[in-house]
Amino acid sequence: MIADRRLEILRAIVDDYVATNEPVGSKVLAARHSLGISPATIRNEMALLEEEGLISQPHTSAGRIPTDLGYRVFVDRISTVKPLSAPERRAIDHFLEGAVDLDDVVNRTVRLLAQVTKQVAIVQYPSLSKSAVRHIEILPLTLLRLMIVLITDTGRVEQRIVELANQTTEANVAKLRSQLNLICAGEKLNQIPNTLKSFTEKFEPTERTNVTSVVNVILEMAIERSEEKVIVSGTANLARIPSDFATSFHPILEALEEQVVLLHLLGETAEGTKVKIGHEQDNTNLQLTSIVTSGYGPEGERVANLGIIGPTRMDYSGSMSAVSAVARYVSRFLEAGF
Amino acid sequence: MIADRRLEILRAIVDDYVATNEPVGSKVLAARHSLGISPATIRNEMALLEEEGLISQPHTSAGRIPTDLGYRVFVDRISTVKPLSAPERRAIDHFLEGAVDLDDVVNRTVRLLAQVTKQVAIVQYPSLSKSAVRHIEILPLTLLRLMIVLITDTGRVEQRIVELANQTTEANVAKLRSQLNLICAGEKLNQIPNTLKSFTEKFEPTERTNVTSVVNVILEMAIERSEEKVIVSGTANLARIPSDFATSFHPILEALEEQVVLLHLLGETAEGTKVKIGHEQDNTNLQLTSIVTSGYGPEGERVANLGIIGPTRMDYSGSMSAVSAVARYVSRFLEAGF
DNA sequence: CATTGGCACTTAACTCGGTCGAGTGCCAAA
DNA sequence: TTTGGCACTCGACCGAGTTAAGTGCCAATG
Repeated sequence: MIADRRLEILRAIVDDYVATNEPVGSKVLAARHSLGISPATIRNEMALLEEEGLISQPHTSAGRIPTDLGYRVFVDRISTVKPLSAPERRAIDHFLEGAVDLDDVVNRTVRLLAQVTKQVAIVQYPSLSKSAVRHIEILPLTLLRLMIVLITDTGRVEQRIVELANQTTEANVAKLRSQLNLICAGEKLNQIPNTLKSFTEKFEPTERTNVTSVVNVILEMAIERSEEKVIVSGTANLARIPSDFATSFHPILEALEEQVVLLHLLGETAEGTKVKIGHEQDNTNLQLTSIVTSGYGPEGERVANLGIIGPTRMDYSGSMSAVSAVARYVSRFLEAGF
Repeated sequence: MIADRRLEILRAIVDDYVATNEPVGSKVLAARHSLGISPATIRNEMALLEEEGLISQPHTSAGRIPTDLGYRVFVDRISTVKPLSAPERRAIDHFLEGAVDLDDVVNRTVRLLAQVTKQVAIVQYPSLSKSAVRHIEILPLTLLRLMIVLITDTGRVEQRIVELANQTTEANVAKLRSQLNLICAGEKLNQIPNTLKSFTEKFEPTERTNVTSVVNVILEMAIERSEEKVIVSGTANLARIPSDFATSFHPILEALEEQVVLLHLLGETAEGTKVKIGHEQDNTNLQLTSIVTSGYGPEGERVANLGIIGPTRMDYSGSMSAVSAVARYVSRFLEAGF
């Protein structure tokens, strides 16, 4: 069990280091915070903190900086919820007013998050597999070509073209459409393969080839492709403090361009706000960064994640407050439906 | 009129500088290229080139580097079309095989372009105003809520929700849908306001409120919102050669996040491949960069632009070849329709 | 008269030694 | 247990000197 005073010193170190980006020594620490103890005492405590692996010195004659583990302890045991500033509050309370479709919502959200936290923001589209079919539309474009539009209850709209082997008629299309909707509407997307298993059998052999094509495309939409989708904003914020990443921009930018990496980063969708610090996540390109995420979506069934990513040396309290406030607001907005 | 030999020297300077990123002096120039003249002569010519503003020295005791104007002359008068390498050719000839919808096409294109040129790639979605309506679909979600889906001949699909003041019926929706399609199908989107001008008048007063809501939303989709849309890939490439931008990442990344800036950058859609070098474009954040763009879309009616953006010190021949090859291929693909 | 080799000059980049200062660990005293 | 004192460490900074690349100019040359 770590003594309270030692934690207090850790907090002071984290605060100062986050603010100044410079290793913090015992003297300035005593001066800046009124801890009521002398630099010498602080030095003793620091030695212990270092022994526990919570802080380290870049070189012998420098001050201390928190380690990843130090930040972890800070986040878990010390940091308090920092109330957002009035303008931030206000921005978050209104940024979705007048949003026009899901794209719009996601775009506004990612922008806002980047702006408020001054970090790189990531927002995942509502997961397809957790959404349900609201409607399937089939439009004949030509006699041999249909467009399938899939609309989910989370507002996502996916479309796909399908080429037919045989000509079809408006009547056939209408029939197919109503049958499909009858069966699929309300079904979760990951149930669709099941639902459609013996669907083709209901049709005349002559129609089957076409119906099969359509069904296959729908299955593809439901399962295979781009199941998840992520957008990023605020990469410019990475460059704000050149000192932080200096050397290694390239790998970070690279990671941010890989959907797969980002999805992995966001992790499983779950309640609450989570923090991953430095080495705690396994992408070697990102071990100088921390990630703060939160699930969002209707109460009890979070459909996706959003979050921010920044240097391990970040304002965790502020970021966590912002992320969870935004997640809460988006959830409410989606719940109200649109 | 500039002597041929002097141009030859300019070419050599540009080539060397692009390759090494170091100011090039008379001696290495004579050594590396077999120009058949001595360093002293080269020095004389260089002095003239500098007088003409095509090259400059970072400081007195350094070699020369091309100015923006120098690159301009290089591009206009010297550079030859550099044939793409076999693997590049192959990549470009197949990257759209199996593309599944417009999003897919645009995404694959921007990725490929970034990969081939090793620069930041930008692709604009086919301009809405230059597209024509293929189909307008109206789906009743609830009794008071419709989803309008607008599909263009360029493959773009936009959707929007509309809230109704009065309850409606399936029959009314069907009627509205067919009327709308009758009038709008085939119309260019920027003509839609005109086309729909007196559309509401055909309806019973009781229906008018609802019809007006729907029409308004369609007008919004056609004109107001996100008329143009752009996506970017390969920002990581900016960081590849740290020396180039060293100081000024921030402003460039910032510019790349602004749709408006990017659209302005791509400029008017037109035939052929265009190059803008450094100060030739007016965004102060980007005056260390050059942009290579090309229109794409069906022959004779280019519907959008694509291009790359990189340091002024770039391989212009290669970039231009790649950009125009990709544009050609995408155009052909879109023309084949899908 | 264009070209060339030679030469004096300029200047950024690099190296090296010395100094400075922030910070530490340890120890003895309170 | 805390504290002041002290010797020690080590990166950051500074200034001088050296090096190397490159230039401009000029006189000689074919």
